[in-house]
Amino acid sequence: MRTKCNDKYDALLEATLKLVNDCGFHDAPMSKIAKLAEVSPATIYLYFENKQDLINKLYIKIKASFSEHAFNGYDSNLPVKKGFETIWYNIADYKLNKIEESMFLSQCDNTPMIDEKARLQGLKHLQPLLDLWERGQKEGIIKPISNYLLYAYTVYPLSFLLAMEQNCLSCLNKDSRLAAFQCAWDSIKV
Amino acid sequence: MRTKCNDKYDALLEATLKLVNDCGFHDAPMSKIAKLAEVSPATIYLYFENKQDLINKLYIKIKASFSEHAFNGYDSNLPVKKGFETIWYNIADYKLNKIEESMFLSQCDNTPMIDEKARLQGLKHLQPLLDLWERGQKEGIIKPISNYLLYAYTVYPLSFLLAMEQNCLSCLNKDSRLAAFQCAWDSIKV
Amino acid sequence: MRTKCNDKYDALLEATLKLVNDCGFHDAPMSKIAKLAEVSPATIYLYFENKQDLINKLYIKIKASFSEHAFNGYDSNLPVKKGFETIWYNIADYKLNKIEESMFLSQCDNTPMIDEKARLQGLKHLQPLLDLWERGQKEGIIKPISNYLLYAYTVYPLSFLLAMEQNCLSCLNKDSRLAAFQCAWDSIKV
Amino acid sequence: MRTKCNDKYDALLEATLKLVNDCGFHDAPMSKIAKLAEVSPATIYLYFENKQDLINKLYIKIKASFSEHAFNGYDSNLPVKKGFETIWYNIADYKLNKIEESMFLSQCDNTPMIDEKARLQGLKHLQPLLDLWERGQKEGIIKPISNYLLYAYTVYPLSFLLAMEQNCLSCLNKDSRLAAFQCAWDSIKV
DNA sequence: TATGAATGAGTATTCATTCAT
DNA sequence: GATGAATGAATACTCATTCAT
Repeated sequence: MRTKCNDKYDALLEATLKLVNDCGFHDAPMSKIAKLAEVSPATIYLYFENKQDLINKLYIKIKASFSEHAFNGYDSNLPVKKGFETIWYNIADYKLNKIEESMFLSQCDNTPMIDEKARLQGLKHLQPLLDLWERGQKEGIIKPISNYLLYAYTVYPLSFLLAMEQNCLSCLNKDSRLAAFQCAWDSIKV
Repeated sequence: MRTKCNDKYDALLEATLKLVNDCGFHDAPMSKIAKLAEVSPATIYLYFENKQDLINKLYIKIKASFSEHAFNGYDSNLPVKKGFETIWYNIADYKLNKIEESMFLSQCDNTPMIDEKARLQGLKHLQPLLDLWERGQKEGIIKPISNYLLYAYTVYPLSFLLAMEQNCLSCLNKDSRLAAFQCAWDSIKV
Repeated sequence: MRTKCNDKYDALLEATLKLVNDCGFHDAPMSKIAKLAEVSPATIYLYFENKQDLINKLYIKIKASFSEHAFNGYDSNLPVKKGFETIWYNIADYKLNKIEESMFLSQCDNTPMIDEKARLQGLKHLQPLLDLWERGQKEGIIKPISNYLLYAYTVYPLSFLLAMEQNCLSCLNKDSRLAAFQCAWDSIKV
Repeated sequence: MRTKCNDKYDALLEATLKLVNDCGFHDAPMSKIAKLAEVSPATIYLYFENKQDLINKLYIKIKASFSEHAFNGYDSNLPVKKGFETIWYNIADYKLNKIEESMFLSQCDNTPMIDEKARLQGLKHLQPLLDLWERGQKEGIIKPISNYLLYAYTVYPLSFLLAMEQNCLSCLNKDSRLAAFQCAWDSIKV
C-alpha cells in the first residue's frame, strides 16, 4: 500500500495528528486532512484503505516511536532502580517534547476510535519494562503487585500532567521532575 | 396540556452516555440517541439546545454525581491519612460501580468534545480534597509538591485501572484494593 | 372558525403580517408567529385551518381594508376626472400610511404564496373603478384600452414608489404627490 | 480527473428559476432543485456556497441579461423620444419573451429573499436610461420629476402586465403594444 | 378555549468514498 | 500515481401540525 512517495504518506499522518488533536476525531473530515496535507482527497485512498485505517496506522506509528524513545539507552543489565529511572525519564522526556503525539495517544486510549487489533499491536512494545519489573519483584525491590498497578502508578500519571498542559508542564521540567519521579518510585518500591 | 417529564430528559442523557461510550462521540448521532431513548429526534431539542449542550449537560451531571460520591462520609476534621483514605476509597468505589460514567468522564477529559466552560464547572467540586492536602502538607505528612502531582499519583491512576477493564478491574476489588491504596499513599506521604 | 375572542385572531394576523414582511414567507414559521402574538402554536389552529389558510385570510382582510380606503368618499355620480382623482389619492394615501399592509400585498401579488381562490376574492373589490373607467371611455375622456393597461399605468406604479421606500416615499408626500397624479392621468386621458 | 462543466452550473440555475417561480422560494428545497437538474444534492455545493448564494447568483445573472436586452441597439446619440422608444420596446420584448426570468425578478424585488449586496449589484445597469432621462429633461421634453417617478410610470407597469399573464399578455403583443407605449410616453412627456 | 409537549417528515448541508481522466 | 468532480447516505436541526390535559 505504501508507495515510494513517502512525502505524501507522512504529510497525511501529520495532518491527521494535528486535526484530530485540535478538533477531535468527530471534526477531522478527510477533506480537511487532505487540504492540510496539500493533497487531493482521492489521494488519501492511495495510501490508506479508509479513514479507520489512516487512524490505526497513525496510532501504531506513534506507539512505535514512543517505545523507541522509552528504551533509549536502556540496558537490561542495569540494576533495577537505575533501569526504571532510565525508562521513566525517557517517557517523561517524550511527553514533554512530543506533546502532539502524546495527546493523540491519550485520545486514542480513552476513546473507541481505534481498532482492537491496532490497540493490541500498540501494546506489545512494553515488554522490556514488564521484564524489568519482574526482575525487581524477584529481587524484593518492587512490590509484588500486578503490572497494571505498577503502570498505573508510575507511567500513567505522566499523561495527566501532560493533559494539564499550561499549568502543569512545569512539573515535567528538568529541575522539578525529580519530585515526580520520587512519587513514582515511592509508589512501587517495597 | 402534556407536562414536560423528567423521564425523557433522563432517558436522553442515559442514551447519550451509552452511545458515546460504545461508539464514540463521532458515531453517536442524534437519531441514534433519540431511538435509544425511545423519543423522536425533534424531542431532543425540547430539552437541549443542541448536541453540544446535551453533551455538556451530561458531563456536568456526571461530574456532580462523582463529587458527591467522592466526599460521602468525609469530614474535614478527620486526621489527614484517614480523610485521604475515605476519599480515595470512595473514588475507587465510584470507578468500580459506575463504570459507564467513569469511562465517559475519561473520554471527555481526553478529547476536545467538551466546552471549556463546562470543563471548568466540572472542576470546582474537588476543593475539599485540595484543602485536605494543604493541611497534610502543613502537618508534614504529605510531600510539599503541587496539587497536580498529588492528583496525578493518587486519583488519576484509577482511571487507567478502569480503562483496562476486563483484565484489571480485579485490581479494584475489595480485597486487592489495599495494594492500590498503598501505592497511592506511598507516592505522596513524606 | 372565528371565535368570540377576536383579540387572539387579530394578534395572529398582525404577527403574520410583520413576520412575512420582515423575513419572507419562507422564514416566518408558525412558532415565531405564535410567539410574536403571545399565543401557543396550538392556538393558531383554533382560528385557522393551517398556515395557508392563515395567509389567505390575512390577504383577504388587507385587500378588503385596501378597497374600503380606495373608495372612501367616492360617489359614482362624480365627473370622471374628479372620481378618478378621488380614488387615486385614496390609494396613494393608503400606500403611504399603511406601509406594512401595502408591502404584504406586493409580496402576495408577486409570489405563489396565495391560493388562486383567495387571489380572485381579493380582486372583486375594484369594480367601481372599472365602472368609472368604462364611463370615462364612453365619454371619450379615457383612452379606449384594456382595464389592465389602465391599472398598470395608474395604480400599479404606486407600488414601485412604495417599494423604493427610503428614497422615494417623498414622491407620495402631500406636496409632491401632484406630479405623480399628473403622470397617472396623462397616461390614460385621451 | 473529471472536469467541472458549465452544464451543471447552468442546469442548476435553470432548475432554481423554474422551481422558485412555480412553487415560491419557500417551497423550492435544494433536494428538488438537485433532482430537476439531474444532479446529486451534494453537487450543488460544488458550484454554490449555499442556497442564498445560489439565489443571489441567479438574480445577478438574470439582471445582467435583462440589462443587455434593454439597451440592445440603443445609441446615446439618438433623439430622446427615439432612444426611450428603443429601450422601452426592448424591455417589453424581454418581458414577453423571457417570462420565467421576468417573473423571477418580480419575486425577488418584492420579497426579502435577496441579499442587499446582490440587489445593489443588480441595480447599477440602468445608468444609460437615467442619462437619457436627464438629457430629455434638459431639452424640455421630459417632465422635471424624479427618476423614481419616471421609472414607476414607464417601465414598472410592464411588470403588472406580465403578472396578469394569461389575460393580459396580449397587451404586450406586437400590435397592441403601441397603446401601452403611448401610455408610458404620455405619462412622462411634458 | 387554550396550552406546552411531542412528533414524523422534511431542510440545508456535510461526509467518506468513488469516478473519470 | 494523482487529481478534482461527483455522489448517496448521513447529519444536526426545524417545521407544520397534533396530542393530552
